[in-house]
Amino acid sequence: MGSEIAGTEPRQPVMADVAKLAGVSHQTVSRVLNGAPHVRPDTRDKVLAAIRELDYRPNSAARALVTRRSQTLGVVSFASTLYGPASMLDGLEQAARSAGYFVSVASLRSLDARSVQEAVDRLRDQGVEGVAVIAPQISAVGAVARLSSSVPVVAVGSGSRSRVPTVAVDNLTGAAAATRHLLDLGHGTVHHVAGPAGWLETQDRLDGWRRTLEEAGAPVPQVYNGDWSARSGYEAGLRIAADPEVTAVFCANDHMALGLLRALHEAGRPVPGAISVIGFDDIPESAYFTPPLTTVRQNFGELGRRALELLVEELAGVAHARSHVLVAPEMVLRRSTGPAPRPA
Amino acid sequence: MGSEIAGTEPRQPVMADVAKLAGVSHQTVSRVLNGAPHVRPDTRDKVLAAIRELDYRPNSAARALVTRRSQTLGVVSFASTLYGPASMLDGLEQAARSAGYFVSVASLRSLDARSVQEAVDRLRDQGVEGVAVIAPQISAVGAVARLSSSVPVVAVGSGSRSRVPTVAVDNLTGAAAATRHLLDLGHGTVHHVAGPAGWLETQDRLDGWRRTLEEAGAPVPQVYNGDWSARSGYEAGLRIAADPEVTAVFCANDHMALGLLRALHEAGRPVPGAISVIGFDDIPESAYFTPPLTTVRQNFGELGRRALELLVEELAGVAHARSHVLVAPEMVLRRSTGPAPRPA
DNA sequence: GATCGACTTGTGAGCGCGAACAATTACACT
DNA sequence: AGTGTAATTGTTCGCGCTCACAAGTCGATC
Repeated sequence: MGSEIAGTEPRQPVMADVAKLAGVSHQTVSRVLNGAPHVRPDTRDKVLAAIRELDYRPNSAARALVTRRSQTLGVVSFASTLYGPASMLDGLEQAARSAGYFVSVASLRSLDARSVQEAVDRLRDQGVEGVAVIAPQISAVGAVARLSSSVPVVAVGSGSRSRVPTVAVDNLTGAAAATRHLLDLGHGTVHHVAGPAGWLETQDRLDGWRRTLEEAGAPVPQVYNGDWSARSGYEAGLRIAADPEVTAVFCANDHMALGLLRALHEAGRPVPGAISVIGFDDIPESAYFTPPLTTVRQNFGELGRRALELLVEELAGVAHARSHVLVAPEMVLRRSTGPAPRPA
Repeated sequence: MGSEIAGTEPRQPVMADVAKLAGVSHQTVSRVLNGAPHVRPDTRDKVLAAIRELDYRPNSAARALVTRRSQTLGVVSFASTLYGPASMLDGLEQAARSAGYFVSVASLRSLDARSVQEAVDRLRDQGVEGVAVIAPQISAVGAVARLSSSVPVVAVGSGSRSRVPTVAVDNLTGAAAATRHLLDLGHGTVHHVAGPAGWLETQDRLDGWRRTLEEAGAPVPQVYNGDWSARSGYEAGLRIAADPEVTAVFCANDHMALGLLRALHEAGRPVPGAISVIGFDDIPESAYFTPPLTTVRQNFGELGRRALELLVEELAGVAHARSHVLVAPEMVLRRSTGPAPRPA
């Protein structure tokens, strides 16, 4: 590495090179690049021509150093292979790009406070201007709140309990609608396959379900606990199939509903003939389950987009409105739900 | 903005602040930060203490400016809400992090050459040191190859036709295994629901299927074209169900297989009683389809990890081995395939 | 006890860019 | 022509950091 050949070293062109070629000062080049006013059109053209000729590209590090802006937003993501998180990430990225930001991701394996903290720190060390956290676990909320002082942070898909601005689907309302739908169909009560403990979605959907049952004066049965996976839905389904009392089940997500359908099918319990099943999420596949799944649609992509808008607003210094944006979910009726069977 | 109050402005601490507090020069701080040798232990301790006290964080832009290294890798991703791409992205990110890199993503809406080019340019403008492209379309390969001169690029999940280093599942072998499995079960031939035109996976799986059929002397039936979605599988299924000749179908991915199963179910064609179905991917849900799906597993996460290793090697200047890493897929036998039905 | 070598620390410069300010030019109206 | 104002361009500085080099410190060796 020591000895430099004294020849023409083909190094990346810098602004000074462009300036020299165009016969102007580097500042004029900078002005053209940044669209500053008061640059004569023909000067601009000369500069642009020089830029093209050299294939000059501004050095983002240098720019970031002096402007103190990295043009980068961080996204902390969890379980990003699941449909929901992946879609949110996607929406976030699209929106960030059109807002002129880069997106740097840090995906987590676990959602304990330390991991979240580490991820956000990492992102901050990289110089991100703001962070969006796809962190639907209760344990993450505390960690998220702690660092909001340093860079703006928004949470996506988390419940509304967070102290940081949040964009989320109204899980309470969605769960209530699902439960009510089954009740209205004549079912005496609705069983519930919940998500894993510690998730805000789990809690909110549970609450929405329970509250609706209570308001309707229906008994609140024992909850089945799952972990979002089809496998866990299947396992819950094994027990549900064995219980002749059950006629309606609200699953906290579509994947678990899939497992449940599978178990019911194996047990010879027709859906919706014997048991009605409703899911949550409306993943693209659920229309093709056997039977097609009635579910509650969340528009994850929009969630991501809205979250990014919120973040950008915060960056722009818009009044820290402690905003909690709640996106209304939408029921999608398909064939897995039907009237309660005649009592035997 | 004009008037600065002459008071103590609470600005981010910089290296000089740490140096002053620790009573050393900024260079010594730098040395501690970068683990340079020849720093006396107690000096190091003083510096570390000062860093902690001020909660100092190095400015990455300044560092990047002088070292000419951004510690950032770019990932160009397409259809990143699908399970495969999302998993690859996830694997990539994990591996990047443990290799000490940040990950900046650019997800595409379309995979035409211009979009890919734009995305990579964008990433490069941001100063990424290398790029991994999750770009399984043939059209993208050209675009990718074009820019390999500027920053190292690897392709993930693409077929092996690319001119850039690639990590991919051996689709040919996987498709051949799937087809052979059905043939071995006694089916006279195997029909195929292919992915959308233009995808490398589509092509390779098609080739593997066709070749196996030809080698076995089996007729090569008309291909059904899908677009990876369950919907398209369903539509293919409608036509397949109407064709009494069909006894075995190889779907180019699990989602389409799901749609196909749905259509067959609706048409009263038992699986695998009347028709055997095999998928490709082994998404987590496929074990819970009705019936559970026999499929060919790709380990997407590993793909991402391997790709990142390759990229890091290139960055480290390891011999540009034009490497095409092929990961062997694995057949997962479940209940959607069985012996050919007795000819009527 | 002077010299050599290792260790340890400090000084200066400059990465590439944009901000502030200075300088120059063009144009309007007296 | 004379003054003022706006438009246009250039100069200098410094963002926060690492690198190259200089300089000091210490002990061991002859």
